[in-house]
Amino acid sequence: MTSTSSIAPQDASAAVGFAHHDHAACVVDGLSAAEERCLSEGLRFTPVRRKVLEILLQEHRALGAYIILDRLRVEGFGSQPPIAYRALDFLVTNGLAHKIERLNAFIACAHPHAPHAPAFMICRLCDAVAEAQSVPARGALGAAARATGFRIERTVLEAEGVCPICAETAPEKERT
Amino acid sequence: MTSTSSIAPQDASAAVGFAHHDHAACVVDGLSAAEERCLSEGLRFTPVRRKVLEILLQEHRALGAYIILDRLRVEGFGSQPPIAYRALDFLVTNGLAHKIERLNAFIACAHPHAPHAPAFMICRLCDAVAEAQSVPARGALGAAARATGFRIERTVLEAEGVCPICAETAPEKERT
DNA sequence: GTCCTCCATGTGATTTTATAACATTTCGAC
DNA sequence: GTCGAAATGTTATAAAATCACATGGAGGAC
Repeated sequence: MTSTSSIAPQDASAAVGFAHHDHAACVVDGLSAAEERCLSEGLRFTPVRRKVLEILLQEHRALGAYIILDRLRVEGFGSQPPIAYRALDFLVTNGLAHKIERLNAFIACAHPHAPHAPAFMICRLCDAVAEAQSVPARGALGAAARATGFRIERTVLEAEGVCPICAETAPEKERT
Repeated sequence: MTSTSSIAPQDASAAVGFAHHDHAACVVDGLSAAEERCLSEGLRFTPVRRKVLEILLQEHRALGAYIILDRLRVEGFGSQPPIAYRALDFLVTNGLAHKIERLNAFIACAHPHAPHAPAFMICRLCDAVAEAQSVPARGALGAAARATGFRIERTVLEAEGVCPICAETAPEKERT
């Protein structure tokens, strides 16, 4: 199954949102994209790294390193923190996963085919996280950098709030 | 000394940048702005809270909670983590300080007079942090939120890179 | 004033997140 | 096959954050 044969009518070019979709395809596509990337760049996509990415791909939420570690143990991998952190380092460094700083947690990249500056929307009610794209040179940070002479190398853009599904299900849950 | 009597030729309306400035005024102005705010909103600006804000105001860098805790101890305040975290919670909740998620550290607010959505530039060489303003509805996150129906309540905007001073002093230090 | 309540602080313990240091194994180049 | 580099396994520890409960102090009701 390739990314173009997906049955669900989703638009891959839009921000991956909170809508329902063919989730099995996420995992399969994510893993095969990662495989391609590693092959073409001479990176070693080892079993732990693959398993960690698979664990992340299984949900559109950010997972803490210790949750991942638990799942690795169940699957027969090593169970000490560095096991998880090293695999996560690899994935993040190579753009196959991202760290959500606000949550101290990690999520699989939703656009693994090219380098990009991600932006995230985090639902505080259901913990879903959606990834969008940003252009660092634009927006408030770009303007501030230009005004001050700051050279941007990396950006963290994260919005916390309520996703459309939760907004409908529980419209009364105001911000505390 | 008020913010309008500052001797240094800085423009308070611009993003507070990396340039030299009348730093003593930062501390004094920051503390008196906080005092005003607390008075007008019926908040208790207690000695620990005041001291923590003062510690933060003394530098244009983000300080970890445990650094702050060390300094509190030296000044005769309690030395257990909750002391620092509670004061920081108060300051952050009331917009007098911000958390830099990327660094798990805290910085005094540079624009304490009104509620706002801050954006930060973090120099990876000298650790200086400058605060700018953003308009959450604009930019990549605003667009993504509009496209998906996400309701933004809070944003984290942080850019990592090299500040203008370090760029001049050490232009060779490329990103690793 | 006295009492009372609320909020803030003090303190000890614990949980969660992340890294250091070093031994061992695996992989790929040659 | 040997070598060197990279990845993994393991032990220990550091750093960041919170929990739970006791104590204290400011302000309001009366």
